[in-house]
Amino acid sequence: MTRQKIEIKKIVNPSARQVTFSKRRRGLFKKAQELFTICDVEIAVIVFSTTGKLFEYCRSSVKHIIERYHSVQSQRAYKLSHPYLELKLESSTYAMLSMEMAEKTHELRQMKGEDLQGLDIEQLKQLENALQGGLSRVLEIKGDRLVKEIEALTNKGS
Amino acid sequence: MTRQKIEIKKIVNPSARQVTFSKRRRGLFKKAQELFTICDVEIAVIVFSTTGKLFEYCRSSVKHIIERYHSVQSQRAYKLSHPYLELKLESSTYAMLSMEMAEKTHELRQMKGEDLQGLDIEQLKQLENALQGGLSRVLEIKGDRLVKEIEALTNKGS
DNA sequence: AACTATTTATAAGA
DNA sequence: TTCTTATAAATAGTT
Repeated sequence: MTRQKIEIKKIVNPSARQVTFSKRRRGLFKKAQELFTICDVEIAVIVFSTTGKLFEYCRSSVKHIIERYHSVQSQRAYKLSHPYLELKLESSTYAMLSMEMAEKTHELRQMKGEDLQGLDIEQLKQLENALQGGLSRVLEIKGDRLVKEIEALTNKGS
Repeated sequence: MTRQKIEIKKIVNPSARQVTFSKRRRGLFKKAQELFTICDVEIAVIVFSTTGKLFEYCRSSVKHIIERYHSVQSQRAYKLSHPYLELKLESSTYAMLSMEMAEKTHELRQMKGEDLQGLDIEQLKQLENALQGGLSRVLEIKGDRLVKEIEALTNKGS
């Protein structure tokens, strides 16, 4: 597409393909992100690379989207050929779990510094404290690990 | 992006949003198609519009991708925290949601500094980075809020 | 739906 | 992997 126009066909050289995959995957996820934001849609992009590694971009949880997808498919199947299929899935428990899930996802996003606009000073302070707490604990454990590694090396050396 | 740069935020006007959705959906699917062809990946893009309509682009069948996705997720959940969970639950969407829930809960606990014993140095570093990122974002927002409060007070006073 | 002025994505190179 | 940059591709606003 640039410097030189390329033909849309498989890149045979594995390392060149990897580089292009990395670039284009980013581009694709960015476009997905923009579509999500601008058009207010639910979206999931799932990619398995040649090496079998999973990459995903999703808004509103891949599971939710997949669930809706299944639902649409079963309705299609229902209309097409299985008029007697029961659709009564464990809806109420499922719905509750979904809500819980949404809450957890949101909390997690906030801990990662996203979706903060709605919070007031007090909530921000609480979040800050939680993060500080988590961080000091992580640093503590990391310190222990490093000490142990050094000890192990020292023992070997002596 | 053209004629004039736009801000990436929700388009409020429904018909304008519909037009943009249609254009960008095509663009996204085309990019997905190119990625599929050039990099030889398996890919699924699933979009639900605001009106609940399903659009999908997929190579190697969405079903296959979703199956692989489920498999990866349950392996993750299995490794992370639920060694005794039976994988036969995979078939039930409820069970899958439960597993995702467990995963999120665990991730959240780790961000709060709990359940860190099983992590290696690399994982601890990643966690540290995530926490640092979240923290700086929170501090940034908190700073903004404080500045606004002071401005509000100053305006009142004058 | 089409058109285009611009912005964005990206292939090749460093 | 990351950055740079020349160019191809996508698209916002217009018709």
